[in-house]
Amino acid sequence: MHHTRNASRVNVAPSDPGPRWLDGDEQRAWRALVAVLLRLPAALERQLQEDADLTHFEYFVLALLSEAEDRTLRLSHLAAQADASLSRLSHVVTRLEHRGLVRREPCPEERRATNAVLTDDGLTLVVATAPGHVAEVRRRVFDGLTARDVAALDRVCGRILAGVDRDR
Amino acid sequence: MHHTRNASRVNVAPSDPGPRWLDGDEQRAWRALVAVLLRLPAALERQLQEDADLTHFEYFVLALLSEAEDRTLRLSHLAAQADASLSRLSHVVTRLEHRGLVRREPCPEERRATNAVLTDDGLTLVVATAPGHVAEVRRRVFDGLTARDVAALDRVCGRILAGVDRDR
DNA sequence: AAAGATTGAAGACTCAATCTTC
DNA sequence: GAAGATTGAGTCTTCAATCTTT
Repeated sequence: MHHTRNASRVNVAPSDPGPRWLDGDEQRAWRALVAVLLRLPAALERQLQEDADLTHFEYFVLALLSEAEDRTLRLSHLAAQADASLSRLSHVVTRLEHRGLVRREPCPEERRATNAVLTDDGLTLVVATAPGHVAEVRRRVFDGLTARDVAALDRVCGRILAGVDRDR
Repeated sequence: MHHTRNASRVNVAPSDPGPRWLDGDEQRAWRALVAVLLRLPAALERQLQEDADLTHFEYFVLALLSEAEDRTLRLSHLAAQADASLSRLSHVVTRLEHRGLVRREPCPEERRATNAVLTDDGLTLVVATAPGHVAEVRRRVFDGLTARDVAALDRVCGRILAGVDRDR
């Protein structure tokens, strides 16, 4: 039917069956949200990749470790905090280990568990990388937002997360 | 799955050097946004994967084609609308082609260009998949939002996109 | 059996190189 | 040379299988 050039259209126009699934305002908002989902991560990724040769996820893992007690966390805890599978985390830690940014240690009190420890080099890298990353976040996201926008963003994200978590 | 603490903390606490880069409200909002960035795509991905064995991106490509004139678009246009590299798109179209959902055709008026055409099977799949996908979007995102929230989401996403686009 | 973790293979994306047409 | 597109190599993520400890 119509050939809107909306990158994020959800309804299928050709045989749009009966009732609209999302109303006009919702469709607009959804398109915008999809675009953010698509492009903001890519922008952050780019900066970290160039500045520190790190994935956003790798940076995130290092940052979590840098804030942990003794710069140490069990892999399973790290995975939970980073919203990742244990498998993914294990692969990532292996990479970071090969770069000397993280070290594995058997966990003293649970012999099944493994701790990831941020090395001095790892800490140095995070400390060196954080300002640029935060500046990027500020430039890309918060510089364009009013205090009211920030409050709205927080509220709306909270509600979306509630929806994502529902029955899982 | 309760995410106890700041899964999305940005500042590096241990040696947080001097001035805060983001104020408290911004940090809260940022954490929430990162969580959405991490988990909403995963949720949508899951549903599409189970229902139609499609990536969200593949679904997106099929949906764009279904809305295009003659269910046909040049790969470069498709790439632009989907915010993807031509390379990525080419790979995806190859996969979809192997599944019989899309067909490649040389573009009549530009002999450099290639058109992607949605096949009947492809259209059938999109039409069959769309309702479930939209329902998922509704359940995960919009059911928890008021009309005011939707307006705020649209506004804030627009401003973030402006930031993402700046100097690129 | 469940929890913590690791590994290898398969799938998807990026990047660079390449080819053709403009 | 630039635009449109394709391809292969390398990288990251997922999935299933496996192993050890509880």
